Amino acid sequence: MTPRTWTDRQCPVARTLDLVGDRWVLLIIRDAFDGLTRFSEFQRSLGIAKNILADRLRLLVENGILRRVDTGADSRAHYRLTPRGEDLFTVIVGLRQWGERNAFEADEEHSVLILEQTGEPLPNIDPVRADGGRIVARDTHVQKV
Amino acid sequence: MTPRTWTDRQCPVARTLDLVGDRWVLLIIRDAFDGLTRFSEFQRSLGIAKNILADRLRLLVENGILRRVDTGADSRAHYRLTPRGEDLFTVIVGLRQWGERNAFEADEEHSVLILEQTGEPLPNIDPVRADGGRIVARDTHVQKV
DNA sequence: GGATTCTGGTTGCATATTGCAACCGAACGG
DNA sequence: CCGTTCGGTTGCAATATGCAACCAGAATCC
Repeated sequence: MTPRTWTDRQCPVARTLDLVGDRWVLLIIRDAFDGLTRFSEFQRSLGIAKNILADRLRLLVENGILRRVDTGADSRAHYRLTPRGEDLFTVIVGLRQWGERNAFEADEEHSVLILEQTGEPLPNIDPVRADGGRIVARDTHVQKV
Repeated sequence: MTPRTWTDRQCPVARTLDLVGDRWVLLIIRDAFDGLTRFSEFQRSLGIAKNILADRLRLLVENGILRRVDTGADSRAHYRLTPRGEDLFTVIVGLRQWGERNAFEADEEHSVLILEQTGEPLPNIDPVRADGGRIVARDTHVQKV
C-alpha cells in the first residue's frame, strides 16, 4: 500500500492524494461505486486509454483499494472495491456535492445520488460539532506532530 | 470557471475533478486552509516547480477558487480562498480523515485537525440519514438525468 | 542612497507521463 | 470452426512536468 516515498510523511491529506489523487483514479472509484467491475466497462465509461487504465487498476489493487476477482464461471477479470475502497464513499460524495453546489449553473441538469430508502437526494455532508453546528475552516487548525 | 470541455457534462464528481482534481491543486488548497497566502509560502511548503505553481494559481483564480489580493501596504501577491474555495473544506477533511484511517500504521504519528472550541480532533464526517444512521454506498444509486 | 537580497514570476530545455493505434492470445458465441 | 469480445501489451507521438537560469520591481541592509 505504501509508495516508496510519500509527498509529505506527516500529512494525511498528502498521503491520501499519493494513493488516489489522480483524476482517472477517482473516476474509476466513482464508477466502481456505480457498480462497474470490468476492464471494458471502465474503459467505455471513461474513454481512458487502455494502457493507462491497466496501470491505474494495477496500482489500485496494489494499494488495497480494489481487489481483482476471478470467478470460476467467468475467468475474466472483475474489479471490486475493498473495505478500504468503500471507505472512500465520503470523499466521492464530498466531491459530488461540491460540484452540485459550485460547478453547475442554476438551470443545468446533473445526475443525482439517491438514497434508496427515501428516494430523495442525499443530504449534504459537512463537519459538525457535537451540538450539530456546522464546523468551518476558521474553527480549526492543524496540529503538527 | 468553465473548462472548454467537461470530462462528463452530467456528473458532478467529474466536473469537480475537472476544476480541482490534481494533486498539486488540492495540496495548494490544503495549504490555503492552513493560512498560507504567498507564492513563496506555497512553493516552500510543497517543493513544487515555480512554473507549475504559477500555472495552478492562475487556474485556481480563473476558476474562482482563489482570489488574488493586492493590498496597498504590501504590493506583493496574496492568494486567499473565495467562498467557493472555502466550500472545499468538507472535501479536504474527507481526504484527511480517509488518510488517517487508511494510510497510516497504528504506531505512526500524523498531523491532526483540531477544533478550536474543544481542543479535540474533528469528529469523522459521513453521510447520515435524518435518523442519524450512517449511509453506505449500497444504500444509494446514481440517477442519471 | 547604493548595493544586496527577496519575491513573484517567465523562459528554455530535458525528462516523465499520457494518449493513440496496432497488435496479441485466450475465451466466448453461434 | 470462424468471428468477436475481452483484457491487456507494445511502440511511438504528443503533452505535461521538473529544473535551472534569468529577470524586474520591491524591500532590506548599511
